[in-house]
Amino acid sequence: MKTDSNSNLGFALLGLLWQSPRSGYDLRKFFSATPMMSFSDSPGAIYPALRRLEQRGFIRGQAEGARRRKIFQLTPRGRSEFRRWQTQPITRQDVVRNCDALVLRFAFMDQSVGKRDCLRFLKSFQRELLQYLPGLREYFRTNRRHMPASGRLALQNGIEAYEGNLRWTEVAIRTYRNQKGGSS
Amino acid sequence: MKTDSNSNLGFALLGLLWQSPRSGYDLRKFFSATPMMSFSDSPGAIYPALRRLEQRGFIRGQAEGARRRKIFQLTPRGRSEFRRWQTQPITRQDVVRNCDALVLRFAFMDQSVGKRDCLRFLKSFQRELLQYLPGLREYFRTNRRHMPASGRLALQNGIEAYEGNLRWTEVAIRTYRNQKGGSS
DNA sequence: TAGTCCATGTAAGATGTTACATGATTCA
DNA sequence: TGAATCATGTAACATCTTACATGGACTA
Repeated sequence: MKTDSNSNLGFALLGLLWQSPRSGYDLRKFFSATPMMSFSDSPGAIYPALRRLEQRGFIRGQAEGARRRKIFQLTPRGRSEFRRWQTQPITRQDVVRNCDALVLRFAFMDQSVGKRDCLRFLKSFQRELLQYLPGLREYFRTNRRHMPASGRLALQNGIEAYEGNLRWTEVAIRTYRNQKGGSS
Repeated sequence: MKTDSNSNLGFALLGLLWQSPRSGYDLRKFFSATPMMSFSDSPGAIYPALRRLEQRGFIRGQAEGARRRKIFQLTPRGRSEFRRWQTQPITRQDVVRNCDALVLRFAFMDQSVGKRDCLRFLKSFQRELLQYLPGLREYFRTNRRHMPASGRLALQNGIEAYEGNLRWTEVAIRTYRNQKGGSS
């Protein structure tokens, strides 16, 4: 157990280091400069996370240049761990409490797994959304009368977010279907 | 400093206890039974959180009935702390990294602040979204060519989520505008 | 040579997770 | 009486936040 002990931040770091080897400082700059991810760029988060990844054998760092800069890159174990995380089955809990993490899992898929696994992921995501949404809508329909305006609107916001994700899976699946080739 | 030391869970508990006094067990059941919030229903999260709220003087609990059940309710300090949290200014950071927390802040507004503050919140949320989105779209436009399909789609997912929130603020603002009365 | 980046780190504290523990009450 | 449910709790562990610390390199 506890094989999945990396945090979202840890996996985001693995994904970025898979793209290209970088230093902790590079990663911090990436988080603060690009609007892509909402992770902290604080040294107190990044550097300890990198050390943990290194201790677990997922990345390896070596000093470089004059400034005591340390460049990290993935090890084979890190790559297989990252793929394991990406391709593990999508649970209802993932959809209910962690949609952002699901999108993060998908964000780096092109570089690590094949078109087949991308599509498998998207369809599984879509399936879970289709199973979860009816219950949500039903709850809304039966309770909206007794809810104050702000509560009702907040619930609506949540439902619309799931519906947005559902439409997104449809577009994404079409994108991959129309793509030629693929594999890995 | 550190006046805002409550977590999202803490504030969610305050909001629910404002609705009606409950026990920790009731709150756990609420989290596991309703699809409204994605908080943990684990005792290891709820009970320590309740004790912290009590220590800080935001809630007060008293034993009830045979089963050693403890019913919590908000103190005046708890109510004012909750309102303070809800009405504090919306920052760009809130929008970038914590949209869920913003919706949570709004979810209980009807019971704690007036229509005026609800509208102020929604317009402020809308303003921040309108300021943030153009940069996101610009980043997407200039970088889409160099991004792998999965990365591009993940970014699109993020942008669409913000657009969904923006549309939601419009609907919500209209809802409150068309409401008669209000205040408190 | 003073200030500003670069680059990494640590320490204290809060919170959350998982797993385990405890005892009362209800019901078959 | 045994099982399920009610109801609360603790302990170990991992992670993140904030704030502070350090020192090299570049540049005005």
